[in-house]
Amino acid sequence: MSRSAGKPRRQSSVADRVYEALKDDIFEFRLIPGDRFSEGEIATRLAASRTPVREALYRLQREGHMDVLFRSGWQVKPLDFERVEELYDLRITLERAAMHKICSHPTPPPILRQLNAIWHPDHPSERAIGSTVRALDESFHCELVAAAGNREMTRIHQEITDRLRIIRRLDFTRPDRVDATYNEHAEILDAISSNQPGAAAEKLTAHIRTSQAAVREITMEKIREAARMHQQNKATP
Amino acid sequence: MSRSAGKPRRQSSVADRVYEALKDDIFEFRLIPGDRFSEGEIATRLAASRTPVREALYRLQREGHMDVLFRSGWQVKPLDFERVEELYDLRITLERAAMHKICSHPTPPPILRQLNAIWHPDHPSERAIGSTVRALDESFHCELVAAAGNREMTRIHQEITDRLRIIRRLDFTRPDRVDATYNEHAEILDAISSNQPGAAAEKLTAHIRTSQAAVREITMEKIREAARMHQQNKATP
DNA sequence: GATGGGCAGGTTGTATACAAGATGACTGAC
DNA sequence: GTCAGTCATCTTGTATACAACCTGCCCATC
Repeated sequence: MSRSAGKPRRQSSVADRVYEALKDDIFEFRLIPGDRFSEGEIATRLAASRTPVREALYRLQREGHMDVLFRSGWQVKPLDFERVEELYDLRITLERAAMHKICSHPTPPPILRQLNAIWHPDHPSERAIGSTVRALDESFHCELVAAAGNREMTRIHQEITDRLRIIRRLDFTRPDRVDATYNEHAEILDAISSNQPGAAAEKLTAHIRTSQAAVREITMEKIREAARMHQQNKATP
Repeated sequence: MSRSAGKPRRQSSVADRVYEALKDDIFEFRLIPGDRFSEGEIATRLAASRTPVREALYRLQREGHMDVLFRSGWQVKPLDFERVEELYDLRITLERAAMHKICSHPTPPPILRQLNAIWHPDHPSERAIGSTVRALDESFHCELVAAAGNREMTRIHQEITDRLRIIRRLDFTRPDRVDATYNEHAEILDAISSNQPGAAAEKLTAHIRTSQAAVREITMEKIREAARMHQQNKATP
């Protein structure tokens, strides 16, 4: 979620640009967890001064992507799998609460119609493919939480989503996972539509747990592969 | 929670000092929601340069205490009561989840004994009074969440606690509220001890809701009073 | 008197200079 | 060969200078 969203359109700042660039570097594995670098390096590479670079790095630090080592550089936070599990747990807690909140509203939120259109297509041929599914999946969960109507909860959930994106994106590289996602999302929407918050929460939990397990096994291999590529690039500059 | 906690003891930085000072100013109502000021003012007042002041302000902004107005100063975020309600809702969601997590552990967490000693005193005379109760109450809720064992959940809960502190502190100015707090905390601990997560969650929810309602009515008056004092100080410098 | 434009002052955003300290390689002694 | 100490280098933390631009006041004009 861009910080300028909703605002009168703050002109783009260098700090924002650096922030987005670094975040992209992390998400695209150009910066491997564990990589170390200095503010000066980044500043040179992105043609900026240290000041906006520092601002961007501190933002990323607060979001849990970076560590600052006192007077000895920055490090992309090593992937801590225990921490990831905890983020998943927290995510489940928030999304379960969202189910109950949505169902306790007097009228169902309008977003449900759009979500149904996406995840309950008239024909299977209308299903999205590839990286689009990843974006749709993310937006499905975010929209549901947002529909609960608690902006603070939505904000925290968004923060968690940002931090988990780096590994969730691996979930849709297998066709069977895409199929499962469609079926499970559809079931969750059905439960909400028939005002069964308990059932919706249970299905949601199972859905996230399944995805979590699938991602877990893929992640390790990807990390290793990325590290291998990285090492190669270093060896032959 | 100090950022240096757990680390090898990073020497205290100017930025940290400014951050704590500003946070105190907000919590102690020396900075009223809505107040505007510039980075230069703060830097002069706290005998620092603009750089660490900016870092502190951006931290406070991310935590929801400040707004930055593009090239026209900073503002203490006006108290948005809807936002406060949402924070309370989120807090309840997290603490309820903590109850279930605690009860699902094979062995009860050791912290329970300490909490029981505090909130289940052998004699009523051992009850704390005044501002101590506020600190104890805050730590009661934080410790319970921490006992659930999810560090991310604990971190978010701590953030919420920080943001709500400014108004929760008003809850213990009335003796009847102190009594109620003791009784309710004791009941919650009993429910946990007898492994009844559902009951614990319900009692906790009721406890927080009661406190929320009590605080709500006090807050309005305090804010008005503070604004009055503030105006007076401005009029007679 | 009301209104619009220009200007001065102030504010944040960015770049750069300097300070304090951590790191690691090198050198010398044993 | 090994280990300890020293020092150059590099890093972040902080201060300050400069740029871009927003705001509100003042004055001229209608």
